[in-house]
Amino acid sequence: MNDKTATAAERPKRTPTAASIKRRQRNQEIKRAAILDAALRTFSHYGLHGASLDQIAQEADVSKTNLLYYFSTKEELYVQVMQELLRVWLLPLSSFSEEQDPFEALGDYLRIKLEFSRDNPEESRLFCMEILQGAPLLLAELQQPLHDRVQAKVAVIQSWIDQGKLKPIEPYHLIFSIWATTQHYADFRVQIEAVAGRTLDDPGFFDETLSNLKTLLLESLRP
Amino acid sequence: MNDKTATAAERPKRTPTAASIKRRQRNQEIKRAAILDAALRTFSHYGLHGASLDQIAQEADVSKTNLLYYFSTKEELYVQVMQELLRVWLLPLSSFSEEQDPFEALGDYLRIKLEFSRDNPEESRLFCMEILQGAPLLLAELQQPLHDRVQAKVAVIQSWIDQGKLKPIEPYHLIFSIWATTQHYADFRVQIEAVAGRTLDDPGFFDETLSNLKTLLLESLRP
DNA sequence: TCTAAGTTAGACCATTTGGTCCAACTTAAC
DNA sequence: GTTAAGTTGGACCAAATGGTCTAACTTAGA
Repeated sequence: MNDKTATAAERPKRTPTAASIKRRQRNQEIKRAAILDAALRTFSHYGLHGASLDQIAQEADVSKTNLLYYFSTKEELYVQVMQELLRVWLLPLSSFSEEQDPFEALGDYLRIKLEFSRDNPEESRLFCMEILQGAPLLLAELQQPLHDRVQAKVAVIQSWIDQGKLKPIEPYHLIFSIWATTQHYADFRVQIEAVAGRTLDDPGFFDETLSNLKTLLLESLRP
Repeated sequence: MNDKTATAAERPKRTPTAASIKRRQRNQEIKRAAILDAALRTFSHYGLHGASLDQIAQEADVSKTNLLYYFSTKEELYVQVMQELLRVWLLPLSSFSEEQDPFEALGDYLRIKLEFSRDNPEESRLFCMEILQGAPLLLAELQQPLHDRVQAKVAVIQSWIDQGKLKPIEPYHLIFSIWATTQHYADFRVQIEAVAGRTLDDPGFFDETLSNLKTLLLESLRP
């Protein structure tokens, strides 16, 4: 009747084996990860607008066309980078609980955050940049989970205060202060280096920083 | 002999009066200031690459050509914005001295920095962005004056410690912590708002923040 | 009034860049 | 081997954008 359907029906079908599907998916994942990694580095250094697809493609060692085969637009690539970032970002927030000793728990949290800043400066910078610009992409996804997790931490800190284990303070500001100080050492790295001549990569400076931050932020809370 | 020189010689000279020169300069200054202001707003929101000259020109209510009459390239405009920013930025660092009571002096400094963050969020954001990207433009000019001023503050804090007025601490980290926390409330405004629901523009939140930061950062230093 | 000097804007240009198209190549089912 | 499906890259396109050119307009000295 209709030779379009006829040719379509005649066309021999190919059914890939389960093994080949898996192999292909695995290869795709590896390549996507490489591109995402290159994109993170490039975006965190030059920002969304400052980084070009050519640059990212070159950094990932693929052609621009190939990059666009895996991520169809620049925006999409950026969003995926940010989503992965957000996932990693919220991890350290899952630590302390009410039963722990507050000074041990908060000290650990401070250390984890500072280690995180030292080990993931790119993530830290990109996160900072995004928030600076009003978090056009992150905010919607960030708001709810962040708010909830912080709320939980606030409750824990408040309970420590109620039990008299901690001097009364507004828990929000303690959390903000921990974030602000630890991230500062990553994000303002060049300024720190200009003033102090050292960075967190120097183990001595890392220890000194951690110890000073513990003194400054936590000692004042002893009842 | 040469009609080029002849016509040049014949050309009547105009010698502007002192008053007209002054008037013209004054008008230029006003216009340049308006453009710089628009540029600050735009750059701080979208970054160097994210902000277009069209956008800035529109924000300043002049044509792009006219903007380029006053600042011959985008880079030049950006550099001038950053230079003005740097000047304003270093102002609060000129306050405390050895004779003052350390808690009063540091408390004042904390307040001044927090007020500055509240009143100049654009400057704060742009400064943050520039440092994040490695301060390609600012670093050379920032390094020396910043290092010197911080050095002076470090000396003052150290002398307070030596006099037993302050618990021993590495002065650098105290200064970094004050910067980090106060700037955080401006730069991470959207995050603060997402979590706490309020910003520094709310006077109640401002006072609460200042009081909490004073407790956190300064109480631990009482000998 | 006449016109040099200063100012302004619209048209235009060249480059960058996000993204498309198509042809070639690789893989693996038949 | 044959060929459908998946992958890759070079050529190309269209929009955005930094910057120039030119002509007109304004100001103010002569």
